Amino acid sequence: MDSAVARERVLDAAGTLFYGRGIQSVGMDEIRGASGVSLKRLYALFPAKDQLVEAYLERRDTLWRGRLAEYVEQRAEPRERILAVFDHLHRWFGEPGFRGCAWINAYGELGASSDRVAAQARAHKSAFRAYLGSLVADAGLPERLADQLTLLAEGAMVTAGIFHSPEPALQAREAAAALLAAARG
Amino acid sequence: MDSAVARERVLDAAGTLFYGRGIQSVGMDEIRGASGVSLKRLYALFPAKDQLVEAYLERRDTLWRGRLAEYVEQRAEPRERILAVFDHLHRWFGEPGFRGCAWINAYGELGASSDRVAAQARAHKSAFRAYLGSLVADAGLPERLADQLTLLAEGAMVTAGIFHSPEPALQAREAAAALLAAARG
DNA sequence: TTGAACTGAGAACGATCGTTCTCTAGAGTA
DNA sequence: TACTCTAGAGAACGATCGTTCTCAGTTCAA
Repeated sequence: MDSAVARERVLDAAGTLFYGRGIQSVGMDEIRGASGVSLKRLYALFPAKDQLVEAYLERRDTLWRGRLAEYVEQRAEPRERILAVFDHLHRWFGEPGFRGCAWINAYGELGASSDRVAAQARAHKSAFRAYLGSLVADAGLPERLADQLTLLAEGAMVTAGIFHSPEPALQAREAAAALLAAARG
Repeated sequence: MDSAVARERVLDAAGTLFYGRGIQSVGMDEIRGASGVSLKRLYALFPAKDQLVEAYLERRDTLWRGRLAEYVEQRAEPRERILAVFDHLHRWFGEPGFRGCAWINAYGELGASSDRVAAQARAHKSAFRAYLGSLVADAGLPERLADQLTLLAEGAMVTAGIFHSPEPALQAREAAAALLAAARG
């Protein structure tokens, strides 16, 4: 098996397991079993669990933000693009296996004991906030609105995760629309 | 030492340690050391770590919601009382040792593996949402607003926790005020 | 064909941690 | 004083888990 393929399989397995059950409750041996990659090879690719965790969060960040942007790009009108973020959240919340935001969960689990995990959570959230900022700027709206919309989105992620319900996305979208309307002046 | 006193000391120590470092990274022996209560006694009071975790979350729920209500009660005007929730968050976020919402963190850490923890997170968040609902009803505002304000508050807690900054409370307060103004009609 | 290098399976190691057990010292009582 | 009961200190136990090691099988070059 190609080394790149093995790496991919490990990251796939780790992604599913870490996200679905939490990082600390998944052992390296379980990742070996799920990926079909031997422990020896696994440790050759990722010399320690920390590094696999880091790679998991990094890859998920790329995928997650890529999917969001891909969805938003389908809309042309600037305000529609902002609301599309919440439509995307709604779609995501309804997916089978949804269990909240991976970075919020990882931060809750390891943020206090791992600077790397805490930094990755901050980086991901900063990137999300920056993306919303760009959408808000494109719509010619005040930057302060981006912070407010970010909070709505984060609140929706947390609440949808804890209650296993997609509804918070609709509530957040409605609030976002109200804030947009108010900002219109 | 009185049994009630020992229980209190254990809960104090567990509260500080669990909140500050996460539940799984704190061992029973460390709680013994911090509380000064022997392992034997500790296990007589809480037969398993799960039960101590449960007691920790339960007690914190009482204290946390009590403090919030106490702060809000100082205001008389219904809309002021709603905004006071965000002022209270701002005060909380600025406290030394603040590390986000204990239930969001506990859910991220153990929600997937412990039904009890997941249920306690849901119960706490439901109670918070219900409290906001009562404030919104007292102000004669539509119930839907309570959901939206809840999301702002949750988003502020998450963001303040990850970035160690009290500012999200101010942003959430501003958004809340805008939503209130828009709802005024 | 032979031997060297690599690989996978899984045993082994060492640390951590939840939980229980042992032993000892002291308090209370006849 | 002698006996019993309790409680604390901390050793011990058993499970889990990250990481490394062993060994047997396989590939591949000469």
